[in-house]
Amino acid sequence: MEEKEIPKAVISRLPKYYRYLGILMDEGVERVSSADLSRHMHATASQIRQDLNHFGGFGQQGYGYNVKYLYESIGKILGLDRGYTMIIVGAGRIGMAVASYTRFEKRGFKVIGIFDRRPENHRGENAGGIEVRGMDELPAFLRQNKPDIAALTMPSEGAAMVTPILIEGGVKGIWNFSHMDLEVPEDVTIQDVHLSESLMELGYRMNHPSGGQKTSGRRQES
Amino acid sequence: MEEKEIPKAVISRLPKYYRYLGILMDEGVERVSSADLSRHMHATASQIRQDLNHFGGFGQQGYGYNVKYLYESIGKILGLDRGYTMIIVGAGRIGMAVASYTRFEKRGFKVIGIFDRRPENHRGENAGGIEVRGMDELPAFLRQNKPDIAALTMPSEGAAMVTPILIEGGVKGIWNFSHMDLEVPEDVTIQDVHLSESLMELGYRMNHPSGGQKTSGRRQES
DNA sequence: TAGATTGTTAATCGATTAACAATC
DNA sequence: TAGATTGTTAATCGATTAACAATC
Repeated sequence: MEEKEIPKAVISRLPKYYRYLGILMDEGVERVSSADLSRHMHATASQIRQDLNHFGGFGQQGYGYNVKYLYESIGKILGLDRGYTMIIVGAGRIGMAVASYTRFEKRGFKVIGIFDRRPENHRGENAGGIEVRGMDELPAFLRQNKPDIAALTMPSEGAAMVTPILIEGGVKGIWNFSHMDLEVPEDVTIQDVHLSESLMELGYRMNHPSGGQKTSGRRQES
Repeated sequence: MEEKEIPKAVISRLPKYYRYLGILMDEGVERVSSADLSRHMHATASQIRQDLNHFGGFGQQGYGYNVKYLYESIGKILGLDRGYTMIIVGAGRIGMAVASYTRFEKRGFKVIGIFDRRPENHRGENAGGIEVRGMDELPAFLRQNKPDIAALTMPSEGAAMVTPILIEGGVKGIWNFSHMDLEVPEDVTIQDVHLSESLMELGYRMNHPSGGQKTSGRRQES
């Protein structure tokens, strides 16, 4: 299904398409044109057609796109049908937030373990029904359960220390909430979530209004 | 201080420069060249010089950049010296994580209020020492305290309902953790943090290794 | 068939990299 | 001064938009 090489910009838009198509499906909408989509997402119809065509023709001339088919196709492209397993390393507030966020599971990301330096602080806490384990159990857990992904929700220093253990244990994707830029081998994928950088960017943009905002209030109808 | 029109791509890199320069400062490093910076950030020296020059010349030929001066200059460009006030709407796990994240305050973002539909569930919780208030108190609080920013950490439906209240109350920036794309007037800035989209992107990238990863393991020394 | 809308090529725009003269 | 490294212009690359023929 994968063609040559998909531009980064396209990939980062796929989840947004997926989310919006999910909403349309829930509303019972059966077909949608690139022009319809462009109205509700912040993109031109041309860009949407261009984007989707990187993966082959999902649409039909004169008709548009079948919502359900497109939704499922994008889901497959994103690999949501693969059933990833994920652990969370760091049971602080962000870690617990990720853990209890059940929607991830619906999207094919299943949390199978949570680890913390001080598991005794979390006895009896309900994080999606999963018990918080001690960090010392991590290596054995990795060997036995081979999780695909680790969400790193610890302070920077801890994150840098844990990373080699995760890699040694075969983790192939790291969802990094720490402030550290992790250095990993080629076959490990890092996805950074730098919240304070996001907030600083907001601060900047508030003071420097530009013609076209990332998410603007404009919207033409029909 | 602001020149013509700074490219979006540059803006989104500023917080990263800022963070890295902060580390260098803590290490006591006094000067740094664009080549040094390029080695540790994932960018070419040329890009770094190009980026910084949008704001005027911070460097000196034959010497490089003064770390402290550059750090402070970028801080000013980002407006971190303005002392933003922020409220948090939604005292779920993510909301409380944001609330208790004291580093924001050091960066000039001060949390002055937390609101939740059910404040009674949060009696006695310590979120950076701020009490969780009921949603009914929000309009009056906005009038009195005029916060600059609201972090929206509620489920989508709630977020869409609260947004008009925030705008009516004079909030100029919304840090949006909900899954909704909010529609706001031109003078209000939205910064989205879509965690599940980030996770889906990770899933995709794990299965489609590309030559140049966003954060790769490569790094040449000197 | 006529109308609608895609798929796809070409044109434009923006961002990154390369190169080098200016200058500390 | 000689060496280093910026500031800045030019060249390349990539992403977006426009246009339209193909086709349902």
